[in-house]
Order: sequence, then C-alpha cells, then structure tokens
Amino acid sequence: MRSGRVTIADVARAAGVSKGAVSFALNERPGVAVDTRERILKVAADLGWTPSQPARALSTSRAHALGLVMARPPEILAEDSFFPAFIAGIEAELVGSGYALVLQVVAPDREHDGYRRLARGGRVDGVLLTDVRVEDSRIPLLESLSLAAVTLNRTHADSPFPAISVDDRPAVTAAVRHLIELGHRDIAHVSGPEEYVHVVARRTAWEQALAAAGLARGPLVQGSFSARGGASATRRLLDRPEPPTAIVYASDIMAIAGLAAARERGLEVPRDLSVIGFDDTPLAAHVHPALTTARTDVLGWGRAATRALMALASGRAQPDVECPPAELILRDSTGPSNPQQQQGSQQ
Amino acid sequence: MRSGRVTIADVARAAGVSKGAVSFALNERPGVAVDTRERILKVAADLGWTPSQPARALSTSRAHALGLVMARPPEILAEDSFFPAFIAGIEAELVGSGYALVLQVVAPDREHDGYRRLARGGRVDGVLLTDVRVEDSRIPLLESLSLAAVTLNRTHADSPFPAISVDDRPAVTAAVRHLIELGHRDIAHVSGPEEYVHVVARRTAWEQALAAAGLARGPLVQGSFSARGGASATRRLLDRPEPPTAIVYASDIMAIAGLAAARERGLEVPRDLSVIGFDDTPLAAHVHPALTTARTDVLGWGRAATRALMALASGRAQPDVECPPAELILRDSTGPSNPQQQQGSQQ
DNA sequence: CATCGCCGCTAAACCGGTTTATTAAGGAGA
DNA sequence: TCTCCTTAATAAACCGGTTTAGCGGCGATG
Repeated sequence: MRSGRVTIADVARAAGVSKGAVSFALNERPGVAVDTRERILKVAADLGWTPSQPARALSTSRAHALGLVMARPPEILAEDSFFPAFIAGIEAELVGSGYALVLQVVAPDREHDGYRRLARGGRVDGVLLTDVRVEDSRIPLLESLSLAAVTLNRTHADSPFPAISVDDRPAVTAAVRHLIELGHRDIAHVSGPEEYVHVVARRTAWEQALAAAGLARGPLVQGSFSARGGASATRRLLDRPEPPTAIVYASDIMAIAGLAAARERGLEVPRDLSVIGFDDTPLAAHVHPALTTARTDVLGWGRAATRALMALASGRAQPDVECPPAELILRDSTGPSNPQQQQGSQQ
Repeated sequence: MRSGRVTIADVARAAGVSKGAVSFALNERPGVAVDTRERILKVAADLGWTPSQPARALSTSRAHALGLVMARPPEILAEDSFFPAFIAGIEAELVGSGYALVLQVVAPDREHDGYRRLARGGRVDGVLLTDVRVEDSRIPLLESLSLAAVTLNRTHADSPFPAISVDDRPAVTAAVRHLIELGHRDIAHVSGPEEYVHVVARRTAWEQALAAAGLARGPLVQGSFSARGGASATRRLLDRPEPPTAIVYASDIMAIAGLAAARERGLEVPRDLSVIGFDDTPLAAHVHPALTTARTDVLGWGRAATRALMALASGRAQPDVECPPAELILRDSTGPSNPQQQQGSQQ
C-alpha cells in the first residue's frame, strides 16, 4: 500500500486469486475461466498495474526490446534523413507490441562495441543491421553473440539472417535513361564508399544503364554522403577538361551541395548541367531547381524489417522480404543536354 | 555448462566464492579483500560474464536506461538535424556508464502515451524533455508517473525538473544587428508554432533587437519548421506590397527553402534579399549562397542534459545548467540593403 | 457407483542479480 | 590467555514476474 509500484501480488490479492492466475489471465493462456479472467483484468486496470518489464525479462529471458546501432560519423548522421524516417517506421510497428527500441550511437570504428553492449546484459532480443557492407564483419560477430538480426539489403557474404531489401537499381536505371532521352551522352556518377552494398548497387545500375545504351562509362567520383563531399566531388567533375553534362548522385544531400557548387561555377541547372539525387529528402522539392531524385519508402522499410525481426526473435524463422523498389521522381533539375553552352562557360 | 548464458553463479563457482562476493567485487563495495576481488574479476573476464541487466534492474529497481520521446510529425523529424546530433550527444555521455537509451517515436497527439509506455513497466529511470512548451502538459504527467526528467530550456510553467538551457537570443540579436548595419530597415521573421519556448525566445529577441534600434517591428509569419512551411512563409512575405529586404528564419531548413522561393521570384540573394537561418545544419555551408546562420552546440547540449539526468536518476538533486549560447555564423546570404532594386522586380 | 479425465486454480520453484543477517577467522588489548 | 572488535565471506531472502507440478471438484463414462 505505501510502496510505490503496484505488483502482481497486489492484483492477485485484490482479485482474490493467486499470482499465477493473474499471469495466466494477462497473457491470455488457457486455464482461467472467462469470467475470472475478466475480473482479474478489471482489477488490474483499476489498480493501474502494468507488469514490470525487467521482472518479465528475467523470467522469460527475453528483453522484449530491439536494438539499433548507428555507426555513422556525426556529420553524416545529422544530414541524412534516413535514420529519422527509418526509426519512425520501426516505432510504427513497435507500438502496441510491447517491444521497445534501444539505441546505440557509436563511432564508426567502435561499431562492434555497440552490438556487444546491446547483447551482453541481454538488453535486446535482436538488432536491425543498416548500412550493410559487401563483406560485413558484423555477421560473424552477431552469430557469436547469438543475437537475432535482420539485414537491410543482402550482404554479399554468407549470412544466416533474413534480408529485408529495397532495390535501388530501377530508379537509377530510369534516371540514366531519362538523361539519355534528354540527349545526354556524358553522364557522371557521384557514389559513396564502395564497401556498402547500396553504393555498389547504385553504381552498377548506372554503369549497366550506360552500357545498355551503348554509351561509354562516364566519370565516377567517390563521395562521402556528406554535403562537403558532394560539393568537392562536383567540383572535381566540373574541373575536367570535358565536364559531364549530367550527374547522377548517390544521395540528395550530395546533389543539393552539387547544385550550389555548379552555381558557384556560373553554371545554371538544368540548362548547363542536369542533376539527379537519391532519397527524396523533404528538402529536395524545395531547393532551386527542385531536385529530380529517387524515392524509397524508408518508413515502410523500417516497418517490414521490424516485423520480421520481432517474429524472428519470437523463434519463428523468417524469409527474405523484398520491399517495393525505389522510383524516379521527375522535377526540375534535369533538362535537355546543352554541351556547347557549358564548355568553357566559366572563367 | 551447456546453458547459453554465463551467470553470476558460474563465476562464483569458478572463483570458489559465493554469489554475494562476486556481486560485491563487481560493484566495488567494501568487504572483499583486494586479492580476492582481483581473482573474481579475472575469472569473470575469462568466462566473459556481464551481469544481466534485467536481473540487475529487478533487484535494484532501476532500469539503468534513459528515455527519449520524439513527438514530431515524420516530415519534420526527417528534415531536422537536431535529433541526430542530440542523440549523438546523449550517447557520447552514456558510453561506459552502463546506461542505455530507449527511444519512443509517437504521433504528436499521442505524446503522453509515449511517456506512459516508458514509465510503466519501468523501462527507464528518467526522460529527456525536448521541444519544451510554454505551458507543458508533460510536466504534471511526469510528476504523476514519478519519472525523473530534465527539460531542454525552461518551461514558463512551474517545473520541479532541472532545466538544461541554451540561450538562442544572443544569436538572433546579433543577426538583427548585423542586418541593420548592412542598412536593412525592413526585417521580417519566419517563426514557428508559438507554443514552443524556443520559438518565443527567438521571436522575442528579433522584436527586441528591432525595438532597441528604434525600428518598427517587421512582418512576422509563423512557419512550421518544415521546408514546405519555409517556402510558403517566404512567398507570403514576398507577396506583400512592400516586401522585406531581409528575413530572419527560426530554422535553416525554412531558410534554405526560402532561398529557393526567393529565386523562383527572380530575386537574387543577397543582392535583393538577405537571409539568415538558425541551426547551422551541415548543409547550410553548402547551399548557394552559403547560409548565414546561428550555431548551437547541440551535441554538447545532449551531453549536459544526459549528465544531469543520470545524476538525478541516481538520487542526486541537480541544479539548472546554462550551456554556451547560440552564436551567429556569417556567410554569404546577407548583404547590403538594396530596396529599390527589389521592389517590383518580379512579374 | 466407482473411475477416469479434464478444468480451474494454487503453491512453489525459478530467472539472475543485490542486499541483509550471520558466522568464522584473525588481531589488538588487557 | 581470554575477550572484544574488525574484517572477509557466506547463506538466505528478496525483487516481480513466469511456469511447472499438483490438487480438488465436477461431469462423463463404463
């Protein structure tokens, strides 16, 4: 009575039953008469009782929580709209499930520690693996920690974990085709670190779309997914003796920074240069010119991944899931190729 | 031996002591001889034992976790660089403390549920309150849930919780003064929902700086902290019979969208219009023209708030903390007032 | 009418830690 | 040498749930 929390024993006493009966009633297990169950639930509601998660976790040896490790450098974390949307998707699925999300932000070189901290002490039942690598050292790590996991996109290495994937390639293919239809023949790509599977997928799609059209592979610059990286990659492309007439970026942030870099050079988009981003950041529609880009349902991706991981953590084996592919959104940053105008226009 | 997890009993047996001794040794409590303690710790390390958090939480009735509820609409969540930086700050302080961060993303009208879910079931020992309101209904809620909390900035209502504050006003004051020095006399403000204390603080600082210079209060438009809101607020300002020559925005995202909106109108920044943002998003330096804005050490803010909350959750009363104020960063989006050029330049 | 089986419920063990009460051993003081 | 006090360590209770074993009571069955 004087103690703070209401416990299962209080409920049992008030309902005139045993602790076990309350537990059974709460978890909808057979062995409790319907009217008894209802009486118990009513008493529980009246007393405002909710089972203690730690106690429940201790006896079931399941934390009823999922983990997410974010290992990006702070600058990129702050710029990217992926995580906020993704986390919103996770939570949309978690609401009402009794599961919680435990976060871990770590320096990129301390990534493994993040997973170890979550696993040890049994804080979570499983983790969501984002930013999946071609060869991902987290896979063996998680196996050794015997943590459940799902990967966002398939790693190229062997993985026992279900992959929840979004195919970026159709949008990139469509982007390149769109540019070719506009008359572009020199189409560059600003990618990211090649260790990431999504970077490779986008770069490959760009290459293959060019090859399919019988065009030479345009210049490729590796950006860093940051605004700074996008700006410097763009400057490097524009400094070439024969600068490209169009650039396909692996992210909106790099593309938006590219827009500014082009303008500094006196180029006007899309007259002198066509630009295509990737992500469809909310800002993309509100820069000048509005950015042609690729859209992915990140929130839906988060939901699908979470659903699979919860099922997996409950012991049900899960198949791979294929989410709807990214699609191209046409806006105003792409236009007809206009090479003579552009060449040597600066200085 | 065959069971998965190593428990304290395994360590005790291996070290030839009792469970209690292991617990004492781990928690550095007196009553264990130095060499015994070292032997125990060595055995624990050899066995790879880490105490189970749920078990520990059950006996100490402390979750060793903090909670953060994000109640912004998805669009704004995705655009804003605040949360990623803030969360990075929280984690920077949490690393090595044994605490974890539990996240809860909810629809703005379901905010209270988020806190209830965290409190019930004892998932967290305390919560960080962001986006503090002038009259904040979460304060009485948290008192009734008897959850510890710190607020980011002081609510105007009574609050028993320590406030960890950053003063936005000096930067806004400096921004307005800077514009006045450049010859501007008609300085508008795009703010946000007036329920937020930081919105009121920025708007008030803008008003007071104008009044201090003997200038009339310029036009005020309430934005929504989204790119879309920034664009439409800007258009509304530029549609006035006598459009302002300078706009101070309450956020970078709105300012960047404003840049594009001005350009659509045929205005050139800063020649025809000066623009100042707030936040110093990483992108701010990489748009064209580079955005003059206000910078806050959000990461440091997160650290300070987390430090205070952990201490509070451990039972130590905490004083209010004042973090370094926001400061103005001069870039290229502000220039001398040029009103004749601008008026009627569109159409 | 005796037996079986099932239903509804209880008592008690258990999860893996922390903490309190208690005991054994060793050293100082008289 | 005996007593007293301190220190080191243990055994057992406890945190708040879940889960297993078991036990009355009742209807169905033979």
